[in-house]
Amino acid sequence: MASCAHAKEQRGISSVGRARQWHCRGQGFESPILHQHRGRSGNLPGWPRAVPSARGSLPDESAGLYRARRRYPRPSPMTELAQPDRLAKATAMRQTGADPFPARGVASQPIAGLIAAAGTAAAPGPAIGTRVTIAGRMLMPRDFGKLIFAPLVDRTGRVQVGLQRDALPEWWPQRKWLDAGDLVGILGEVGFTQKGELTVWAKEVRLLAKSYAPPPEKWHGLADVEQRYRRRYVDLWATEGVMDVFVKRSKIVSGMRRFLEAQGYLEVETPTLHPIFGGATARPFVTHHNALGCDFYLRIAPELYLKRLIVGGLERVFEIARNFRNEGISTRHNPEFSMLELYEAQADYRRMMELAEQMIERLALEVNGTTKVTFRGREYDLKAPFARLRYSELFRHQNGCEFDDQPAVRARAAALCIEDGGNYWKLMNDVFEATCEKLLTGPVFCVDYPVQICPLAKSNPQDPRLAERFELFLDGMELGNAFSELNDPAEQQRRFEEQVASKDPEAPGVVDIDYVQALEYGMPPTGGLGIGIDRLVMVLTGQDTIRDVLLFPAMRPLGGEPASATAPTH
RNA sequence: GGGCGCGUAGCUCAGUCGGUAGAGCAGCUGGCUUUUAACCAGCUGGUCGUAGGUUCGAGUCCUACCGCGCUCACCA
Repeated sequence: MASCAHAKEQRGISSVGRARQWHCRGQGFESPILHQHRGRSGNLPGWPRAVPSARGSLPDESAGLYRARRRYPRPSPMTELAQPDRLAKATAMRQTGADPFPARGVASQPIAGLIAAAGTAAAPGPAIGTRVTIAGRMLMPRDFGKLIFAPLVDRTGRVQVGLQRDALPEWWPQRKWLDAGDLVGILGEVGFTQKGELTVWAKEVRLLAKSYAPPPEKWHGLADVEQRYRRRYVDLWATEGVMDVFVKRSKIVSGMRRFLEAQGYLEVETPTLHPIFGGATARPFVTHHNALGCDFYLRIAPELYLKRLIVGGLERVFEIARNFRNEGISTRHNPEFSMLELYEAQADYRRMMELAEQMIERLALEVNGTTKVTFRGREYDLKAPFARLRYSELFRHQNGCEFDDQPAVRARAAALCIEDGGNYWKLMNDVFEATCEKLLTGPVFCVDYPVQICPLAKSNPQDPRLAERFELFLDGMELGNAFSELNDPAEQQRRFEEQVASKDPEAPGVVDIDYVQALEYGMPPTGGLGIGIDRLVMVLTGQDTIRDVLLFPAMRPLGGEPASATAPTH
């Protein structure tokens, strides 16, 4: 495990290193020892002569060639998205020796850093500033004949570039090959326009990759929600704020790791393919293993494997697990979703409460700089500690009866038009959800659930009707679920057998004997906590729907033929 | 699965009472060195989601289907 985590860390470091190396890449750098060029940041080297065609004779010929191309259909087999005009421009470039998809990038620096540095710069006006190299996607060019303005976006931000004929005599004829959406590198000087806008005045321009598909309409952007999700690779740069949400999501997840590792937790990875599904109540996806000749379930929760590791003595473990549930899709549900689950030996659900509120407060501060969040139009404060409300007291307050007063609860359910499916505890919980969840705006811990609806939790020694369990709510949405884990193997086996006997399609068909046997070896008193990462990200980024915090939310496949129900056999 | 809504040019959308399809943006041509959705002039671009039906005539009315969104139910 330790070596695994170490390897992960090394990968992280090397990717940062890669980012720094960009500035020594470029056409013409033949030396394999690229790294030696690193660090001369004060005086970035100019680019080598971009293309042979820059020597002149280009304008008229290339324009004629381009016009000729227009008469033909698509020059190559591409999808309907590729614009003939753009394909023709690439062809024209190639015929003059220029490469629309050069092999090397340029040595760029993040735009955000440039903006931050310019924040303290001199007053507006033509200014000779620092030389910078930036790279990104060029959008919305505005052509004035001898001057072109266009925004350039990279991962960190957006800045305007100014392209002037007199400053770019060699490149200028190639401007006709440039389209909105192209990826370009700019070597230029930081300055301002007459209107005072920060601008990088280009000294050199290089096309880094041609964009054959046109970017979305410049004012409305990607207005079609479906297109935003299906083509997230466009949405990320075409829709304001989208990039930021996913950068924050990444920071939230790494913040979780840091927080837990600082407390001595070990990150582990447990199977996604389960022979028996468990750890939650949900319909699973089924898949098939050819060599073993048996079916597997995609996990609905990592819980039972993580608790096996507590039996194994790892004591504090967590997993950032992708779970799969074969159920409906909504603003809060995706068929695959991410969950943080953690287990701590010698802890109980009270310790889990403290851990949860401290972690969430910390994450809010890390990504937003404040514990205040606005979610679905309401403001919440994620400052710890969160409120605690007892399930039983909430129930009594809202319904005027005890949760285990069966006749009174049945009558109440009937009054609320809640259908009685025969299972009293399910009915009671339906009454609770109908009458109490709307009060759980939060952030709030709802604590001490009736033991009958907590198959994996320990009962409370003071009141055996209750389980040591809490759920964390915000805006009526469940964010987390935790309990003092049941570690009595006989009791666990009994509850499993009850589940199997229920014939519920959401219950496994067989008892997970191996898990019971793990408990027979002895599991210490343990607290366990699960937090829905997608939902937490929704709250911390102010997004109303889960789809807006998933890079690629589940969508019905396009095209007439529905995917085959059977797995391919190879 | 139920209810409501939408589908017209590459994009965003108009399209009246059923009478041969419109705008802006994008693209192309020309002009323009300080724009912020730049602007000006010209040009190109559509099997109106699909299939039937009613009609002399359907983008428009009817039916079915496909796709998407919202919403309800189940779930975290």
